[in-house]
Amino acid sequence: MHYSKIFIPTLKESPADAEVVSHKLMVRAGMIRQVASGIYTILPLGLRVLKKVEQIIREEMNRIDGQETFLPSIQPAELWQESGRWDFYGKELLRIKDRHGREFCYGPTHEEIITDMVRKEVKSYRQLPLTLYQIQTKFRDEVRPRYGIMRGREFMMKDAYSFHADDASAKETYQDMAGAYSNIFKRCGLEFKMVVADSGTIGGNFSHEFAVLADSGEDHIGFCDSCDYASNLELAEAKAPSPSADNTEQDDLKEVSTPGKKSVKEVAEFLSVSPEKIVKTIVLDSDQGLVAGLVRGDHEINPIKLKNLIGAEWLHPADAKTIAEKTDVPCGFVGPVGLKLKVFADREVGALSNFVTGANKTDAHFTGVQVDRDMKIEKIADIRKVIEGDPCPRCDSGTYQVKRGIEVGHIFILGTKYSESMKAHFLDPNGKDSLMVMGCYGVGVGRTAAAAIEQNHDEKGIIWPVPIAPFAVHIIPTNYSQEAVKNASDSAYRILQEKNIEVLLDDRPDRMGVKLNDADLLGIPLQIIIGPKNLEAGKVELKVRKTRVSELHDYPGVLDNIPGILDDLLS
RNA sequence: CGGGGCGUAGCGCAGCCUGGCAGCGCACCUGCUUUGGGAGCAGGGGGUCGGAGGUUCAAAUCCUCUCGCCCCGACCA
Repeated sequence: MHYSKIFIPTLKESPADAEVVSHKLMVRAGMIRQVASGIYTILPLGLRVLKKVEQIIREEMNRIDGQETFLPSIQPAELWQESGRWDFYGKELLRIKDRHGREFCYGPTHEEIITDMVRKEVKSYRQLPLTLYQIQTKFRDEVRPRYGIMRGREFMMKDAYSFHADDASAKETYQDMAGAYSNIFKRCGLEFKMVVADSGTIGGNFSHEFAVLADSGEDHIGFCDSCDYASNLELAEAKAPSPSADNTEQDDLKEVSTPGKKSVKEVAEFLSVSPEKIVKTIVLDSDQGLVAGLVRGDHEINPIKLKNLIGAEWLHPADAKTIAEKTDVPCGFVGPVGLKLKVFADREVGALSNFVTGANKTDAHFTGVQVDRDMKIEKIADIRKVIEGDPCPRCDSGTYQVKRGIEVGHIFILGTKYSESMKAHFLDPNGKDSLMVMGCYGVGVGRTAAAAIEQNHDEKGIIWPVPIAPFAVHIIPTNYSQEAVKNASDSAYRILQEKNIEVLLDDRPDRMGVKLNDADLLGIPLQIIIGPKNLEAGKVELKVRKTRVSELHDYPGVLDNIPGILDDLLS
């Protein structure tokens, strides 16, 4: 491709509304333009990258017997009403009406559509398992789109759905998917973690996220520095405390005056005890009413773990007013002793004795509190947030690291959630009517490209990993109007194209500085700079974008080495 | 949805407080000179100042309403 023939409107300055580096660089490199909040036009250079990512995804999906389909983006309300999600999905679902007043939505995901098709066509265990996928535009009317195409409302997504006769088959495909996803992100040149995840509103019971580690990520990932355990921090397991060898005598329960001392820090200082010997009582509101959670003073409660523990639909910390109204206890002095709420304790609390809690009245705390003697606990479980440096729950030597991550992929086993509500049955070998077991698997295509930029850039611009670069080689003639330079550039261009290498030739009349800066901004992995002086000596300059190392090579001999050089850049 | 910020040329911004010719840099067009890291000179084009209403002799500027966009918190590929 000649630069003058491809539309790449680059910018010197970053747009004012861009916050993260991938957004800034994609706009500056002329890959995307915003149309409305969370809605973008993809320009030719951007599309080349997305197509590269898509192609990698296709190859990996096909390798595990996924079959590509294409489903409608506009979906009838009836199917969503049948699955129960028409009401449940909320405002994120963009609802529209056709000219007859019939209700539709713009698909945020396609379980309903695909399940509807499969239930009509698949009747026998002989037709299972079946894995179908598509690469298509989704629309989710997010409350707050941000970060360019990393979190748009309209976005390109690969979504796959699998149908199975039993759990074992579903798990097999799930493992295949996990492998395929690892290949996809590896091939895209990303550093990522496969992390244990919450299954969210889609439901189900078996779920991993693929998180690209980057400071701009919106998720916090906890992972072991020694083994391969990794989890979304929301779910990251704490290691069980070793059973207390603490046979010291139990002190008596004693009320002490703690005027105005509410926070753990204040109470610890006032009573001269360490925060580990104080137990925080957090009151949370949920669809099952108010509950209390106990964690050690130096820990934080994890509402998601508690929510899952009690099987609530929703749960969040109650505000001070609700606490005061419902428990008659002022915020800051709530304690489990005699509290008229269901109390759940973290395992670390279960291992304590002689600790401090609120006394359920203003300006007072208890000391010498014992779990078994002084309170009624519904359940002792892992309900705290892990923090960096905590011991790994899976291995003996490792400790937790915490980093931010961008969720680029997510795999679930859905179980029979949709086959049940939408009646997707089949006949098993015994002629018995059974529900299909389903899985679903998504990759954010644009988000993957954006994540690649987050991980691969410098102050000059993008540094594309070779497999998803819009072009592999960027030829930059110092002066394309000089005949010798033009001839050499044209012939290098032709020879590389014959080798099936994608080449961008900067044939613009602009000054060298403009072309070099644009080249660094666009981030094509290998630059070939062709100038008259070097050419007279039979040389051209090869510059690796990533390392910025530039070397003179024999021309045209070096052209034969380009495929090898590109291969080397892969590692 | 709650809290904060911003809408002035394609992009980045000043002007607004204290009302009085709509400006600067980049980009764009023409010409000449330049040509290895975002050139110089000269000339030129481009604006319903987000929109509506109000106050005023006069509104980008003050007031009211409204729309859009961005950022911070609960959701997600």
